[in-house]
Amino acid sequence: MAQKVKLSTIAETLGLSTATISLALRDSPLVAADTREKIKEQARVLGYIYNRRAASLRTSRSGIIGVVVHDIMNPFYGEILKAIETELDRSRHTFILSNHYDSVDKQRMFVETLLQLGGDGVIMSPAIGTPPEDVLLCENNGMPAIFVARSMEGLDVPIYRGDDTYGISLATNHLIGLGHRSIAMIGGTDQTSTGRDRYQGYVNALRKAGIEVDPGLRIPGPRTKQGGFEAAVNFLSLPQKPTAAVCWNDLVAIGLMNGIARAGLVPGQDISVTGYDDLEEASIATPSLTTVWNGQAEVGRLAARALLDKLAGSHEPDGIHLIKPEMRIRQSTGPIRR
Amino acid sequence: MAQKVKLSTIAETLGLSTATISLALRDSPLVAADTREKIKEQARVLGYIYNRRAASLRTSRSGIIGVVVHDIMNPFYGEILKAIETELDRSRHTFILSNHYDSVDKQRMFVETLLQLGGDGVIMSPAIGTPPEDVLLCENNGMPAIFVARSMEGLDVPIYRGDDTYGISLATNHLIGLGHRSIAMIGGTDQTSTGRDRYQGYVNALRKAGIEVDPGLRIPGPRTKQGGFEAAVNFLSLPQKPTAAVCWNDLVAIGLMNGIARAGLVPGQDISVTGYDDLEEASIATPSLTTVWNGQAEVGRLAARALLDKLAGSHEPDGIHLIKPEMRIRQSTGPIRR
DNA sequence: CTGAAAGCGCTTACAG
DNA sequence: CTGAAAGCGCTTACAG
Repeated sequence: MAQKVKLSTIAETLGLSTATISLALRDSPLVAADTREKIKEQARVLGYIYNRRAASLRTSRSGIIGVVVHDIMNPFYGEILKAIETELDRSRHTFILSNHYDSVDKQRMFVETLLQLGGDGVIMSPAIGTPPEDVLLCENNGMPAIFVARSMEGLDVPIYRGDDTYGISLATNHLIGLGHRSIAMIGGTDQTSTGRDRYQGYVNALRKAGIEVDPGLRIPGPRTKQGGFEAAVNFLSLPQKPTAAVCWNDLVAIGLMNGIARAGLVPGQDISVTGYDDLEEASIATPSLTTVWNGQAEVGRLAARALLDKLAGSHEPDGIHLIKPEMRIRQSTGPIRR
Repeated sequence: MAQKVKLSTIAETLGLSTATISLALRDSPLVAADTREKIKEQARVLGYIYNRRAASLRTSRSGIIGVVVHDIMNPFYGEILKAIETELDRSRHTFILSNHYDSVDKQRMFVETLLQLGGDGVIMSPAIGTPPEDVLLCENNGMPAIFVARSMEGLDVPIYRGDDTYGISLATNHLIGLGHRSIAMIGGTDQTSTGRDRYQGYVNALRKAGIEVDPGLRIPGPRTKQGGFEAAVNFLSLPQKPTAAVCWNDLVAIGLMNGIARAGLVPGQDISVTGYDDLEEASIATPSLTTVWNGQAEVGRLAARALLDKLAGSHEPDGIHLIKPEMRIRQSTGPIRR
């Protein structure tokens, strides 16, 4: 490749100083309009590429924002990411993405890399077991963090997520309203705030309806289609013979419905199933999935907005911001059959 | 936050020079072992964060690799990305991800950002209509490119993808072998190399079996579940009454099966459906999907490997590297019903 | 409106 | 085995 074109190359060919070139390319009004145009044209002709590393070394602003979640292939996070991307694109920030797969080590490596690159901020859905120090590491090095989808105790970090306790109680109440009394809860774990909140919402709804809570009806497991699919066997062999299942999320629900269908039963008729999240896919599942809208796009958009505002110097309150979930009733739930 | 810790901070507190610190932290054998340990310990104590921008400004190596594909939320790309991530993690590279959604502009903006950050290389699945200049821009600035999943004419860029013509003929032959004669092709577009290759493979297989090719049996459309779902109506109202459908990919196939099921027909019995890709999801669909394994993980792994080798100075041949697809027969296809 | 000069935090010959 | 010094390519006071 040819000799690298830098500010000084443009400066020399035009008989100007690098200071003027630098200002002109960033549209400073200090530079005369025609000088500015001449400079921009020359930059184009020479194929100049702005060196952000050099600039950021000088300004200590990189324009880089990190995002780390459990798994970007999970459409729940995918929908959050898409909203973040849209928001960051608009403000010409670059975003660097990583999965942590709930490995605290992998998450820490990502955070360190981001600090080394001079990241301006980070949006994270913290891995299970994240030590507060790992988040403080960001804050103490001038890189503010925002949480999405998951909370962590004892930290003053703004967090954006759905109101899980309320949301899951919507689903449970819906099933109770259809006459179901033996309702299982499928998928998920107690190791995340989300997990505890969702289980609590389910328990609350049952208690309120005067239904005894049977721990045997809780089948924890992976939060994936595969997880739901595999849970079907356990679910169908439960001695309590539940007539309905509240699933951790849409993926588990769709997997469970597939498993139920394999066993020759018809989800939505023989067994009622609710999901959670209202993924794009929920409405085209067969049967279409009754679920709870969890506002992924809102979560992503608001979190990105909040971070950008913070970087721009605004001091809005930290703390938790809950998106209020809404019921979406479709074909996967129906009245109990006697 | 406290005063920033840099090499010179460590140097001063230890009474050494920054050169020695720099060497020690990178495990240079030039530094005495005990000095090195002392330095590393001090770096830890002070909470030193390596400034990659400064280093990369000096060395002109950033450790950053860009990856840009149509849509990371599409599990087909997701599976490729996961393999790339695994490979890059191993060599301690940072990867920056972006969707282009087949917008040439968005793709170019990403490439420019990557160049500004001093990216070492880029792995791309080029957007429809990508001008060769946009790829040459990378190469001419010392940032080699590797293609995955899609080819582009007239460029000497290494490309890794499945053999689409062969793969789709496997699926078509499978259906012909089951007695089907009226076989539709659902989803996709002729605007990508993949699209043209797949249609060709379908046409080839039909011709070879002496079946006349009916252009009316080709229903192009989005390569998504939603696309397949919506295509079901058109498919079922085709005057030719096809008994089978070769789908562009697994997503289209699953969507189509959902649509067929909604219409009261049983996919795999009334209508045979094949997918393409063999996503993780294919085997848990209901019915489980007969499809063609397309080696996403291989594509990602090999492409990342090739790029890393190239960066390490090896000069392996450019050109196309085809992964050979394999048939996966499951429950969504069956003998024709008379 | 434009220029000369310092400095961001590293690494790398080179010297000792 | 360790140090002094230059330089990577920008931006930013400051001067004129």
